[in-house]
Amino acid sequence: MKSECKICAIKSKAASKLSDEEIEELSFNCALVKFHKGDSLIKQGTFSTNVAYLRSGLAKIHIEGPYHEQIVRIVKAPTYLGLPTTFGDKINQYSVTVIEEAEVCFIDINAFRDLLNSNPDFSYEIMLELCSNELEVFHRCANRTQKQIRGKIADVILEFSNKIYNANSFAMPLTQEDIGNLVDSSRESISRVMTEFEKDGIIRFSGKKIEILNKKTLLLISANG
Amino acid sequence: MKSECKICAIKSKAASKLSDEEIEELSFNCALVKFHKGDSLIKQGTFSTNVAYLRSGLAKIHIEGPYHEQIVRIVKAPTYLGLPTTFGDKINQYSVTVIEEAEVCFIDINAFRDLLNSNPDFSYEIMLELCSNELEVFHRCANRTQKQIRGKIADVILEFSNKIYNANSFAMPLTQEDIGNLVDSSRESISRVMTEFEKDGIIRFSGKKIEILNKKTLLLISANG
DNA sequence: AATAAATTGTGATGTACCTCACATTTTATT
DNA sequence: AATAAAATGTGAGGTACATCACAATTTATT
Repeated sequence: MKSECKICAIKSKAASKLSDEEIEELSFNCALVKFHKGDSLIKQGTFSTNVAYLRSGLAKIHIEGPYHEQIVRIVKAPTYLGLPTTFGDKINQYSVTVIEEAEVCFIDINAFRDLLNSNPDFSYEIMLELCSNELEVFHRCANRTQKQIRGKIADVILEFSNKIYNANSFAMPLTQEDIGNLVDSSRESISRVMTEFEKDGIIRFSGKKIEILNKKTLLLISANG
Repeated sequence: MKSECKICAIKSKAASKLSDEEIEELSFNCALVKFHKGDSLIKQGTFSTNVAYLRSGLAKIHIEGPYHEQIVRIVKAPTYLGLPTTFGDKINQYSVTVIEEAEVCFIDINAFRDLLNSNPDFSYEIMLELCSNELEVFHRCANRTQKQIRGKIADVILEFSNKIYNANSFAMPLTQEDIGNLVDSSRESISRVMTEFEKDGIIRFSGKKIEILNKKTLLLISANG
C-alpha cells in the first residue's frame, strides 16, 4: 500500500471509516498529484471519471456565470471534489482551481462507487459532507445578496481568518478581482473598502498580507451590512 | 402496510430501490400529513428527529437572511426535505413552507438512517439528490447575483413554466414579495417589470394567473441580463 | 537587474434599483 | 355582503455601487 494513503485515512473523516483492505484497494486506484497556484483541478464542461480528493492546500470552486466567473466556495483540505460528476452525467459542472499549493488524489469513479456501496459508514460521511456543503452555499448566498459591500468583505476576511488560517494575520491567496467574484462586486469597490478599513484602523494590509487589528468592529460590520 | 407507501415507492426514485419489507418497515415509522398553502413544514432553528418526504405539492425552502427572508429553492414533489438535519445536529437549518397543497410523510430519522445503512442503492439515490441540489443552488446563485431584474424575473417565469408546471399558462403560487425574496429584489421592482413584460406583449397576467405569450423573447431576456 | 505583465489605487460620472408614499385592487374573515 | 387584511401598481427621489480611465505599484519572466 502506498504510505500516503494511510495518512489520508487518518486525516479524512470519511476515509477513517475505511478498513485496511479498502484503503489498500483504493491505493491502487488513485494517483497523487501536486498542483501549483493557478492550476486547474477540475474544469467545468469537461468529461471526468475521477473524484478528486484534496489532500492538502486550498482551492476555489467556481462556475461560469452569465457575465463573469463566480466563485461559489473556497475549499480547504481535506475534502472531496467533483462528487456531482460522479453521481451525474460525468460532465464537470464546476471548475476547481488551486489557490494555494495542493496535493490531490484522483480516485477512479468506480473504485469510489464500490466503496460507497460496500461501506455504509463511509457513504454516511460523504452524505454529511454534501449536506454541509449545501448549507454553506445557502448561507453564503444569503449573505452575498443581502449585505452591502463592507459587510461582504468583512465576511471574507473573517472567513479566512477563522475558518481557513486560524490566525489574525495571513496572506490572502485571492486577488481583489477574485474577492469581487466571490462576493459579487467590482474589483475597484473591493480596493476602496479595503483602504477604508485600513483608514478606520480595522485592518492593516500590504500586498497579499492582511492583519486584523480590530476583529470586534469587523464582526459588527459583518452583522450590520 | 399502508397503501400510500406502495404508491410512494413507485413515484420516488430513491424509494423505488426499497424492498417490500423495507417499505413495510418504513410504513410503520412514517405518518402522512396534509398541509395547506402557507403552512410550515420545517421551521429553521427548531429541533427535529424526522425527515420530511414531500409526497405531493410544492414548497419553498427559505432561510432567515441578515435583513429579510431569502428563498433559496422551490421544491416540487417528490423530494426529501430536511436531510441536513438528519445528518447534522438535529436543528433545522432552513425553513420549508408549503406554497401549494401538499402531502408530507414524516419519517423517523432512525428508520431513515437504517435504510441508508442497509440499502446502498437507496443511499446512492439520496446522494444523487443531494448533489443535484447543490448544483442547482450554485447556478441559482450565479444567476441571482449577476443578472439584472428583467433577466431574473424571466428566469423565474421560465422555471415555473418549464420545470414545475410544464405549461405556458399557470397560477403563480408566489406573491411578488416572494419572488423578490427569491431573486433578491424589491417587491416594487417585480411589479414594475411584470407590467413592463405585459406592455411588451411577452406575458399576460391578472391576479395569480400568468400566461407566456412570447417564450422566445423571455429566453432572450433571461440570457442577456 | 531589467522588462513585461498583472494587480491595485483613486477620481469622475452614470445608472439600476431601492425606498418611501399612497392609491388601488385582490383575497381573506366575520 | 360587509369589512378587514394582503397584495399590487406607480410616481418621485435618493444612493450604493458599477463602469471608465489612467496612474502607481507589485509580482512574474527573461
